[in-house]
Amino acid sequence: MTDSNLEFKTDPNKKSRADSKADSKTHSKTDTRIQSSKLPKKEDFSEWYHELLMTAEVVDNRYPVKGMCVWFPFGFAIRKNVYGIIRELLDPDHQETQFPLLIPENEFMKEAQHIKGFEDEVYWVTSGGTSPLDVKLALRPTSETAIYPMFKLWIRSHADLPLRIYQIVNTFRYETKHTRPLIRVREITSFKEAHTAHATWEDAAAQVETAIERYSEFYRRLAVPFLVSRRPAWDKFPGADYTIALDVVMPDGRTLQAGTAHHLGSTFARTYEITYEAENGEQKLISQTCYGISERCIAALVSVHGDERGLVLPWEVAPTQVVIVPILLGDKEKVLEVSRNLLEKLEAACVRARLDTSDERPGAKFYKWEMKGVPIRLEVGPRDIEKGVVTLARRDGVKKAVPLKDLLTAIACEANELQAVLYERAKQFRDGKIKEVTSIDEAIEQTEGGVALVPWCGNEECGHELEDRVAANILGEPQGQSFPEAACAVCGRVSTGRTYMARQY
RNA sequence: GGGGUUGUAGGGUAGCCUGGUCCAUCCUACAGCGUUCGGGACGCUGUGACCUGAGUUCGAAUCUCAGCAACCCCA
Repeated sequence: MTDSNLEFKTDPNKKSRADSKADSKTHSKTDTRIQSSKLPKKEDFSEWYHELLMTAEVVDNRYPVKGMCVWFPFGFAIRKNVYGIIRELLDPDHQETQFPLLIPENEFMKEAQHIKGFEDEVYWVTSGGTSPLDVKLALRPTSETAIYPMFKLWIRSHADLPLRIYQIVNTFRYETKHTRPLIRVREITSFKEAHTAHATWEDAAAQVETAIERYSEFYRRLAVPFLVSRRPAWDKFPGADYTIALDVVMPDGRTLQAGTAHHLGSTFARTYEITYEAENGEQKLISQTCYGISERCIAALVSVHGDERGLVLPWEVAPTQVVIVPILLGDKEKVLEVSRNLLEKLEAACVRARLDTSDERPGAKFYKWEMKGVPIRLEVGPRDIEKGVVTLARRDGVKKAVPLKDLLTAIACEANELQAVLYERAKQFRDGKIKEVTSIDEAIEQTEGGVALVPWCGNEECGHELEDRVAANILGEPQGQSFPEAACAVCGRVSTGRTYMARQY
């Protein structure tokens, strides 16, 4: 749509049909390229991202309140499938629950560190109808202060521990910075927050590890590679002992925090007086963790895999996994019959399939379903039927003829391969965006379009200086890796410490 | 936090500088009918817009102010 000029220039309307046909044969490659570039180049990430969300019908940002979007039904179907994976990963040892949206001011204001982190971002409900409220009510920016007073009531003895719950809810933050659909929003519509209570600090630490493992598995299933790092002290969750975060490298090299896990120690337990009776009869404070993922995971999914033709969705989360496009030539009834049988067969095998019998030309349908990220397209035409095959086209461009009788196996196989290709491609991109540097100047250059791995002694003053001079954020110490000794980019002190630095969303 | 740009049919735009020519241009989308269908078909007929409010003016899409919203850049 943005390229209407281009399209206009190459518009075949003005030619006779015979001419345009001949023309399309001769210049088919060029034409396809020009006509298909509906979206801006992915290099213009911001523009591409916004248009993709609209054109592919993920979210509609025309809702007239700043920072609040509407999920299109199609986008919501993606969300449903993605969150289905989270539920599947948490359900074995977590219980899903739901707490109220409103938090009374007195509960919200109890934990000083926590308030400090959120007070500027809280929406307040101050009246009910025309009467002012005696106790103001906060719209949860996150639910610690709603949940923990209840934990106090629920947890009595060591037998109640560990307690692991989660909820998927909306939360509100009055963001003052520039809002972006799915990335920086004032209503987080899909905040999956888990809260756990444990007998000891060590148990809670182990739970943080587990959480990171689950999140890693989650992103692996979305074929989205990430970085894991331990946030610096000044950037941890307000009230936490420490924070481990997952960051996804976006196409422009900036990073998106796409998951966090916090060790809360006994900070909240102390504030909310959450104790349990130990086996020896002693009353002890619990240790807690919380960890969250929001719709930013959809932003990451869409951004990492998408291309100029639209979404590219992994098999598992695609609302439509297979689309059948009938090529209505010759014996149309026969083509339709074969297509319908195919659809039944796929549905019987629990594939989310659909048959596109709309009145568009096949080419138009191809583009449409590519925009929607459908992993596999099947073309059924007279030529295929004659040979007893269907033409299978994968969203990454692979196209082949598959015998009808082997179809289900072939589809399963192609779906797996697509997953592997997406992951590998994304991993290579991510790795290409990370570079080890030794100096501040190098870090400045690297963070212009990527992630820098910088030697850092770990000292907080050096950290702030790094952030100031590089004009990028410290993501923190990479987890699960060790490094040789190197001189801190600021003070020159030798240590094995490293930190990722990047410009963050 | 600071700076900038912008708001015209569902989407993208022309018109704005220099007020009247505009019951607003073009592309796309959408609806109906017909012909079509192996990578964005065509014909005909239709549908649909000046962000909100105040102001200046004989007259505002156009100028001024405020609000709301969107986008970009910097910290």
